[in-house]
Amino acid sequence: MKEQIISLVETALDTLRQRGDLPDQPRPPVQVERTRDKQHGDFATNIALMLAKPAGRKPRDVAEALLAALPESPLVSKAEIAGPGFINFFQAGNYLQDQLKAALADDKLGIAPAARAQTVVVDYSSPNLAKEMHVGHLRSTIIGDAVTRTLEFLGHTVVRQNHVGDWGTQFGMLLAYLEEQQDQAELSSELSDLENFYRAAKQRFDESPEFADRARSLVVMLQSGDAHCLKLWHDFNQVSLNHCFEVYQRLGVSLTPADVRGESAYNPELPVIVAALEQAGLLVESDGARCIFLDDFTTRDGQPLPVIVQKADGGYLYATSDLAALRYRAQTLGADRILYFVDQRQALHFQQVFQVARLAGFVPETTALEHMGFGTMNGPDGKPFKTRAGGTVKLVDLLSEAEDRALALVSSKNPALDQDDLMQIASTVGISAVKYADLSKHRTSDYIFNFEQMLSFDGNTAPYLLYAYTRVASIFRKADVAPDSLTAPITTDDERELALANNLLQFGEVLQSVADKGQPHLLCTYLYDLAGQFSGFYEHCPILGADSEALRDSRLQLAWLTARTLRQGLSLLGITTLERM
RNA sequence: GCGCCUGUAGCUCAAUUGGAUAGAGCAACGGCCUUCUAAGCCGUAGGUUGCAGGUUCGAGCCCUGCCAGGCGUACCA
Repeated sequence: MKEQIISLVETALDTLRQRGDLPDQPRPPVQVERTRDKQHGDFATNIALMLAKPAGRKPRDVAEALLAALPESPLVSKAEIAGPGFINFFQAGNYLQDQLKAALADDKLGIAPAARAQTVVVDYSSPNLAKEMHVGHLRSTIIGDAVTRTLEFLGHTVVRQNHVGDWGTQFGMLLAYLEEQQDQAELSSELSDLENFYRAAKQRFDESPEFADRARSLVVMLQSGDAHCLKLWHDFNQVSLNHCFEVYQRLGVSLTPADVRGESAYNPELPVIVAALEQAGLLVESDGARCIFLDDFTTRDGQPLPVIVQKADGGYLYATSDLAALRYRAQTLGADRILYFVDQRQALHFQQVFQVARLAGFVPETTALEHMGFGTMNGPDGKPFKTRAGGTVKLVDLLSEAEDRALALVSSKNPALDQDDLMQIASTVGISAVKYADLSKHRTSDYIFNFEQMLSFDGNTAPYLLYAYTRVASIFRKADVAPDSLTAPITTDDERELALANNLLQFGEVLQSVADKGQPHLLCTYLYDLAGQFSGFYEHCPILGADSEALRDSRLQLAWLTARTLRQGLSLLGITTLERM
């Protein structure tokens, strides 16, 4: 619809330019937006305002000329000038019906696949395997997953990349401790809590010089490919990865073991990367380290800031493996876009690495590199989220608490549920509340984590949306009709029906924005709005008790499309709906 | 020091990226359940968008300068 109106306006502009009513330049892109206020029609353009000055005419004059030159279209019932020179478009009523019917008849709700399907590499989650997943990994994992699902729904090819931290000096300490534990039974129980395992290893490292020496030599052996060492390392990582996948499963995150490509995968490439940088003439040696100096970056002393790719002792750094990953993703995976869902605090690192990758020719100009940074999750006091003792909060503990709280809530609201249903509903409500609370915030800003707020049934929360869905489900159970059998025309005589219908058709535009900007909160806002409009409709427009069968069937279709849109939208956020709660 | 980000109702968050009268929820106050789940709906009140200038038809958004906070800034990731 938007596109059609843009092309109508373009046609009118061409006519005016040919007649000499408008100068040939400038030619700003025609913007057509949905109006906020329906008094202003359904769509509006500000093009007359933009062209008034260069044309040396009053905005309303330009708008008038444009309106006169506007071709007729069956999609537009009326177009008029308003305010300082906006042109407002009212869409034809039958167009609305047609679109609703098309959405109902289509598995993908009438949303066409992207005109140019891209290969998009998405780097997200990427926890450090040395420790257990903690709350700091939540945002990357679920925001990345939501954007990934949205991109796939729009027809893009997505390659998930879980760039886990499976390498580094800390592994020497862990392997030394692993080696020490002869008793396998004891070992497996210790490994079941990686956090404790890490702490115990660290303690041994600090208190025993022999242990520390062994740890350091294991790092060297590991790097040189010693078989015994590699086995220990591999075993440890498997255990740690299993922890991750338990978390992913609980969270409903779509990552699989096949998506894991950790830092270590790039080890063989690191010397090659450095050699390529050398060849490109980018490398400079400084204090024994091999670096690239970029303009625009300085240290705190005002000195040029290097990107270090090889330490004075010969070791490589994360910039090096990120460069290797960039090259792999651009050249081997053939990415059109590479997205990084990584903490905002690493913005400088990505600016540097992206620039180096371009300069070195690892990534062509045609491949977009986007750091989708996010803010930190804070506790109710506004400071970084910690346990009462001040330690990091394990992700599993956070999820368990959410489920416990949800269980108490659901069982108090609906005591009639049997035990199995209760547990399952509480789990869905708890997990989705945590995810939705995060996803509904603007990605780049910090936010305050609050159990009570996210589990409330009021406001922009998962429980509110889930409840809206169950209301529709309940109607269809009661009505006992197959949604697909409904063929009555859809009428929108009530303003609430009209508002709901209009909103339903904006789903595709919203998904497009989510995919472009990597901002799932846009989808959350949309779904909340939709659920709110449905609730108003539900309260004031009787469905099963409608005055006529035709009206009942019309409203059932609106309800059904609402339910499917909610279900699809939530599913793209990685949240499953409930039939009752 | 330099760079990046943030500052919106008492609180938690939005604002179609420069558009029309800055919107929701909580908290406060007032209405609506013999009728599809009231876990809901409808309404009232609440604002000099940190401060001061500037750009233009139009600024919460862009520019400049202040104020306050957060983060980053040479061999950790």
